[in-house]
Amino acid sequence: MKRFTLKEIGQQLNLSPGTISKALNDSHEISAETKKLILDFTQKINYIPNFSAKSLKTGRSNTLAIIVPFISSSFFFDFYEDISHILSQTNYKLILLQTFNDEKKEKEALELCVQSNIEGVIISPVKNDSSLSLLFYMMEQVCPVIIFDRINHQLDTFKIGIQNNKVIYQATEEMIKNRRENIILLLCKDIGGNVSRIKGYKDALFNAGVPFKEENIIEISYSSPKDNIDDELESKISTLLNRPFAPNALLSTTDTLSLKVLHILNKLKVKIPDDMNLIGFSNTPFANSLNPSLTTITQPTQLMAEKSVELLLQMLKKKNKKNYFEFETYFLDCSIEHRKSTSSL
Amino acid sequence: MKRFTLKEIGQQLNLSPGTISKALNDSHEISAETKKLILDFTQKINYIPNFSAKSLKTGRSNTLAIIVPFISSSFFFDFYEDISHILSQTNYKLILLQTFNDEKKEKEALELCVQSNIEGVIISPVKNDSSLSLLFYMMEQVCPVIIFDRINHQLDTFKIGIQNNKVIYQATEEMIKNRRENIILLLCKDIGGNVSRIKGYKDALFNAGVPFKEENIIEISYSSPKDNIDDELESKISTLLNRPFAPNALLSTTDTLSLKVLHILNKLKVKIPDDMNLIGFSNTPFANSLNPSLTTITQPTQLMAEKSVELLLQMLKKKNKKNYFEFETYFLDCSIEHRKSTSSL
DNA sequence: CTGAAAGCGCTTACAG
DNA sequence: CTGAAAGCGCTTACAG
Repeated sequence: MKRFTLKEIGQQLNLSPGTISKALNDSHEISAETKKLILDFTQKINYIPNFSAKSLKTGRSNTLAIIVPFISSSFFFDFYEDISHILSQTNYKLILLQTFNDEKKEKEALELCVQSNIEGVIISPVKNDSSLSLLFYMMEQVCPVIIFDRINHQLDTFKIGIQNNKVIYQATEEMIKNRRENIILLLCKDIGGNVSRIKGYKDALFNAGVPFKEENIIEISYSSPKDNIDDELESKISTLLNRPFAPNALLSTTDTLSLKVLHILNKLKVKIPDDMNLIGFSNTPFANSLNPSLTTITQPTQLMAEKSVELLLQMLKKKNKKNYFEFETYFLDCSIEHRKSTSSL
Repeated sequence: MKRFTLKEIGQQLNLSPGTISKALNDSHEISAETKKLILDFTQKINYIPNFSAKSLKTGRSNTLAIIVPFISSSFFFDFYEDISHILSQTNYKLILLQTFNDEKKEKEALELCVQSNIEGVIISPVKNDSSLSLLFYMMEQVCPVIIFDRINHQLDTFKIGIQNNKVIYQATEEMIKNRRENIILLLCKDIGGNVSRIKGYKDALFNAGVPFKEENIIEISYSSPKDNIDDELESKISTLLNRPFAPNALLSTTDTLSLKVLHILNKLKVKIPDDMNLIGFSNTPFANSLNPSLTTITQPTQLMAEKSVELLLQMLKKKNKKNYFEFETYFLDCSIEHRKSTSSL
């Protein structure tokens, strides 16, 4: 077994390399007999084409990229799996890149895409203006870019995200209906969607006539699921619990925080749901097997993935038509999955 | 902003493309001043090289591949993350490919590696002889291959796996010491390591003088974590539970099965650990937050990842020396993490 | 220290 | 329907 080139195959079959190439690409220029001859032979020798040569010549790679902050975050993981599954039914391959919430790594990831002739990018960017000029350049000259999840980014393109304020409003409203009015809102610091989340929270309180307390908003600063924020989180929660009017509900707005806070509340012997209602933001499939099972806000991951791919493929089809698209931002609805960590008093 | 080629940069600076290339690769042939001139300019214009051209010319890609059955399985996920982290400290890039336990997909994945000039592969193969000739060809002519996890594969190379029989022996022994003698051993059908697992299980029973019962071994056939095996699993467990001498311990040997079985036992109102001790095979970080927290057999994932990369890099260094290596198989030790799903009677 | 030139393995416009 | 030839953007052995 040895690796053949088109030239060598041509020599073996007394045909030119160009003819072999055309046959393998099923060109209408080549006769059926010649095609069969060539295909039989290439199959026999298990011809494996040289991807770099093809890509260099054509400028195409048949590969899309998905760029996420952390693949270990279950939402991003699910999203990746969904994209991966959808693309497996097309001719496109997919590569996964992580930024670790680091602008430099993001730039490297995008440059890798340019280097590798990537044909389309789906990205949840590090910050609202991260890699802005590079992304703009890519949109103009390299390939279409779709932004998901962190849709406050300034690039003008299609964006797919969720109705943060709406779902936080619903969750808050539900807790109030359950007679839980002293609600902690737990946020990851400096995330684009926080403004919208706080708005949903405040609006729900306001409409129910519940006074807003500044101290009930906890922001934790971390950039990786592996950052050690447990102590800080525990101390902030303890402080609130030891106040005269201890909170009786907690709404956690990221995946990472939800699991940590459950663990901490268990450790602090806070009874869930009796003493504290808990709603997490999470896509973990284990929510059902947690102790107690966790009521979660679930993002419509699959829908987001489908829409992202759909829009990207649309843009790929019209690739040479500048200003062809009216870019839109899609806000999808989340749902609340009720489990044992919430109940009425 | 526009994409430059070396030729264009040469024109701008009145230098030849070759000189630009050498300067960017920090060749000793180029003077310090010229290098500075070129680097300043390429930085200014944000020169992004064409990867395909480089790869075509050199036959190298600076990229390694990891091929796993399912990235959604937490062991493979952790392993991938570890490999990814280790390689981020080198010059190598990493691509992730999944086989979904499908030999055809595995072949495609490996061919993609060949096409893309991948320089090394770390794989957990589908079956003991899957893609054997292709893997052999790759080892001979393309790049080194390391096998991990499913180390019964017939390819002659370095392999990194675990001491299945030893850890299953320990877990079984522990259960017996806890006076749990009627132990279900739960296996995924047709996995290479099962022989060794069953041996560990039987040996521990034998040495403790506990009679072996064929019916206590349950094999479930599935190839994906998403396969719907819940009903089958539930019915098989129910059957055993309804026997005159109901089992009082369960040892689950895969990640997927461990979480499912916990869920089913909870559903069947079996009290854990009182009525049933449960040890799972799992790397999930949530084991602590499960209901009840799950005693697990944990694979030394990071060690396995480190060893895999170490061996691969060693082989890469000596790439042109055939028969340079005495291939070995490494069997690493697992540990048992005790949590609330096990206790003595 | 710099440059000219060949060539990696494909594809494709063009010729016949 | 098939082939000859140019060229994608790099690298590198060789010349000077």
